[in-house]
Amino acid sequence: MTNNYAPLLRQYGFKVTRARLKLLERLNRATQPMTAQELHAELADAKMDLATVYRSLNKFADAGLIARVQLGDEFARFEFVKHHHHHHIVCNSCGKVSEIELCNLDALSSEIAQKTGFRNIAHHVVFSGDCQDCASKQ
Amino acid sequence: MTNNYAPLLRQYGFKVTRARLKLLERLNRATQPMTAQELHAELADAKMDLATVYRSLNKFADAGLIARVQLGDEFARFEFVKHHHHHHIVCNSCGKVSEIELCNLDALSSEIAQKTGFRNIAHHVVFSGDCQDCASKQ
DNA sequence: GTTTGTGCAAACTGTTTGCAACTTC
DNA sequence: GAAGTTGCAAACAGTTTGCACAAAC
Repeated sequence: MTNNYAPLLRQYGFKVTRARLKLLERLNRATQPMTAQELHAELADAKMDLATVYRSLNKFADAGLIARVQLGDEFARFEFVKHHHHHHIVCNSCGKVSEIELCNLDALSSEIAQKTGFRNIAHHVVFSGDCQDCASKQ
Repeated sequence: MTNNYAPLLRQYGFKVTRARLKLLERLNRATQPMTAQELHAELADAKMDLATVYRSLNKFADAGLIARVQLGDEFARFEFVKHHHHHHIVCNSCGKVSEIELCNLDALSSEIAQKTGFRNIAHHVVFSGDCQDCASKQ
């Protein structure tokens, strides 16, 4: 992966600022979706305001540069947009989030469309369970 | 369905109060999950405080008498516990919520368990789309 | 009469917004 | 220098909580 996000920002019509470069750089290193507050805390050195974090993340998400992810708690999370369809699984115990590449909901969606008359059906799925590490500790 | 919720409340160890009877009665008539604020607004005659609504709903949900439902927005919704597994589909345009009885995620869950090592995998699914009424109006 | 529930107001949490100062282009 | 971005403080929305009073058992 590149470590220079200036071209990416320009491509989306955003001005290039230190805050945004830091945000994208951190998000790109993330192994799981992050909340605005986590990003703000981790980038404390950069002394950017929490409002700036929210504003940038929202702009990026609206533009499709990153994706908003809702994992069932009260936080909005963000992750770099992957080009493949995927879901997440959250550990009940440690909260770790992993990606799930499998998905068999398209057939189900057609069936639902047929039975309910809904069109353009999208789905939002979050799995949860006990991750291997936590399960073995019990 | 019964229209006397006093025995149900006693069975769960709750005191029987006017507010709780009204809440359960309204929830039981609901055709879709309701938010605390909707319930509060609809039961305005009963002049119960919003805090009371929240406290009762939370107690009921913790006890398993009703279920908390998260539909992807900022509201917690509640519905009577049904004994069958089901999901919801929300209309993008009018917000109407319908129940979906179909679900083919158990096979997928086993596959995920095998690949990721997670145990006791649960899933939370929300479908969304354009409902028949809204689609035909466009 | 002890336990539990209620109303009211105040607090709390995640997020958004108005505005003046400052960067970016 | 015009347009877009930032920091700060204040506002906002949904929800929770402390406390004195009241109802349920």
